[in-house]
Amino acid sequence: MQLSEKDQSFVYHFGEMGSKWGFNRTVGQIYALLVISEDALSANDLASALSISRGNVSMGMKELQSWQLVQVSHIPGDRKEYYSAIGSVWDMANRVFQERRKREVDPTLTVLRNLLLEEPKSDSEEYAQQKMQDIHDLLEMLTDWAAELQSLSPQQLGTLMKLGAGVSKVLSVKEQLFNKNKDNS
Amino acid sequence: MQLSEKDQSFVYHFGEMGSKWGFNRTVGQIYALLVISEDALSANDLASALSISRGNVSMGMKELQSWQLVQVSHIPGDRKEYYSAIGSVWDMANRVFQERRKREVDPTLTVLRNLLLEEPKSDSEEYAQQKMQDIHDLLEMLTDWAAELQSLSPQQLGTLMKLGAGVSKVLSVKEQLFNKNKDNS
DNA sequence: TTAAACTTTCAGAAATTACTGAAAGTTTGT
DNA sequence: ACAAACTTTCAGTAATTTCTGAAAGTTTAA
Repeated sequence: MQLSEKDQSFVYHFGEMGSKWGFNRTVGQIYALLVISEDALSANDLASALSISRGNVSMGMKELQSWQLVQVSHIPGDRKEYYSAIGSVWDMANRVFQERRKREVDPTLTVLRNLLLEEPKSDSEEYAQQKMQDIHDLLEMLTDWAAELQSLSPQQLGTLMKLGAGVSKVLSVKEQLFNKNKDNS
Repeated sequence: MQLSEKDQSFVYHFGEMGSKWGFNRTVGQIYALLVISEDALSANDLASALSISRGNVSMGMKELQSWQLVQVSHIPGDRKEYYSAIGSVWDMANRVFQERRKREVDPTLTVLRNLLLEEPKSDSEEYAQQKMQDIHDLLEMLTDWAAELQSLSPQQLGTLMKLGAGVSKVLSVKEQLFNKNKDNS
């Protein structure tokens, strides 16, 4: 398989970027190629298009499957497996966020919670502990909120984001609402 | 310098995590140590506490300075430079987000914009281009929104996040507001 | 049961990234 | 101008990560 120049730019760039988003260059390239390919591709297609070994493709697909980013399908009369990217671009972003949270943030929260169980024994430990608490609280808030956002429909999310500068305006509205409710209760 | 067991857990764990957040293990450890140290530390303090070479500390500090995460200070009568972490945990998170956006998302947007300038020449190019467009739009929306959030005060941000499940409720209120305004104009 | 057509695994090699420590550079005081 | 007290740089080395390709494993069909 031969890539067009445009596809190559895209695929190579996402290889570089992919490595910053939690998987390595090759895995990034495989995924990029699957995303822009209308038809599902076989492992051999991927290996030849990207000039990498068959074994490397196999390992890459395993990784992408663990991120739940790809789908396997079959063509009748053909024994090969065919791969394609799963879902919309939104779905993809959600998956990546979720997976990164699970792999990076959750273990940190666990470590922090354990450290925070012990009482500080000196002023400097007190200071350190306070910082750990701050980081814990921040991470917890961010993950809770991210989960919240993921429960919204893409439609709602779109509305929320397009709101842009309006967020603070809406916040003040919320404030009024909240107070009104308080009076009522 | 000798680290307490608790500090060690924290520092080592953040070494591992730091490497997922854009800098390497050692840089992560240096930063973690600075965050939980009430007093500023010299390069030698850092080298001995983490058992790394003096040269490595120097390179690490350069990196942290490029992220604008640390501050240099001096003690009268002492020629050494003393380092400390800058700002609150919120500030730190902001810096990291901002810097990662600049290093990872912005270059991707540039590449995508260039690729999107050309007209697709076939159906499969059409499909690929549409995917690139979707990714572009998503990234642009996310970065615009992130910038928006960063312009809010920590106070407002806190309110927004604590809102949690309430976000969708607020959204519908916003909808009503918006419609009312439309009627008025 | 054999073989063809595939996929997966994994030991060793290649590529990349990080680290050390000696040398060079800088600043300050005398 | 010199030297002491520091910091930075960078060539070479060490550690880590990624990749290859041959061998082992799996599935299907006859």
